[in-house]
Amino acid sequence: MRISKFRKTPKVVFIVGPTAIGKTRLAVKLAMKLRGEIISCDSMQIYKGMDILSQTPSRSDRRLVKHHLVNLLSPDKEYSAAVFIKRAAPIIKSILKIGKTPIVVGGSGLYIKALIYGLFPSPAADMKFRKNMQRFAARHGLSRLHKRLMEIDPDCASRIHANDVRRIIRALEIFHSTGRTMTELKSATKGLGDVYDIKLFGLKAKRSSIYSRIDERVDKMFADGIVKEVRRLTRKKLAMTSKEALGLKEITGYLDGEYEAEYAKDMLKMNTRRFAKRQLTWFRKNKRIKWFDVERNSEAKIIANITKKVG
RNA sequence: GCCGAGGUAGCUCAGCGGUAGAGCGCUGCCCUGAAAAGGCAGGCGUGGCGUGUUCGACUCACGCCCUCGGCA
Repeated sequence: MRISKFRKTPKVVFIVGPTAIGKTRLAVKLAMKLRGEIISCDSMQIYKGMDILSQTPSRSDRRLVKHHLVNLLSPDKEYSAAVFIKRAAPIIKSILKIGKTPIVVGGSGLYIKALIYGLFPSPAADMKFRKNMQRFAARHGLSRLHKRLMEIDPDCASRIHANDVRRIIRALEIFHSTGRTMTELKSATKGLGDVYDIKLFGLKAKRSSIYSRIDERVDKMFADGIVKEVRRLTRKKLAMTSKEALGLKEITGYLDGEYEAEYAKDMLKMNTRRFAKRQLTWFRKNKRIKWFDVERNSEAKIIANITKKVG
């Protein structure tokens, strides 16, 4: 940071916030003002053919501003926080190189954290190992796996709840493929925050407003043909990641005749509200975020404010 | 109008003469390669209203109101 006094440390702008708050719209306008390019920090917008489901930025928005990590992966391919930062880091570097401003836009707390603070070097996901472990847990009980982790890496095991299947298995997986424990690997991790000047901005609103925005959005998704999109997507095998997109389970149940469309819609609204709630929990604790209430400030005002702080 | 069933948490409903529980919802939290995922915690209540019996009523009795079903 010493050099920042003499040479400007490159700035990377982040726009975060819960789903349906208006990040996409604001980001495009901000990018035009700042001469920026957008990097989507989103586990679903990366996929092709999920425009309605993942609320992918529109073609016209993408024509106005260059968007990265949007609409380029086939839904049968896995994606993850680690893959995201591997792809995002060089993109950010190249945007800065041509003198433009990288604007990272997204609502995933983990992806953002991973990008700014880094992930410790760890092996890629081993789906076969996970499935084996899941089978083992189903047969002999999850506590056996937790106990095994306790023997290998007590420090890590004590931090993971005994019912948290995914984290227990991931910790075992790391040991399985590297012979080293998660605790060992957790040392010195580097992220973007060590290299660039990170500017974090958040969009917020009253909880009730966020929820009604979600309701409206879901209604619109149905009007726009989400059912058709899901029918098309589920004809082929989906990756574990893309399979988790909100709306897929809900609409598949309707398509299978388990319930009415109206019920699927209500479930999607509910699950999206819960998602927003979890996002808020995640962001709330990040004290570096500068928040803007979208109901108390006009979009123009927020953009002007951000521009001033970044400029 | 008569007969029957029932009014308990936001919803669906248990239970009991000693002032209440479950599931879902909701709220809070955790989070390092599935994160739009996964996990943890918390009961949030004028027991339809009133009168009576009782040391004590959500629980028993009576009256009223309301809902649902059947008969008219």
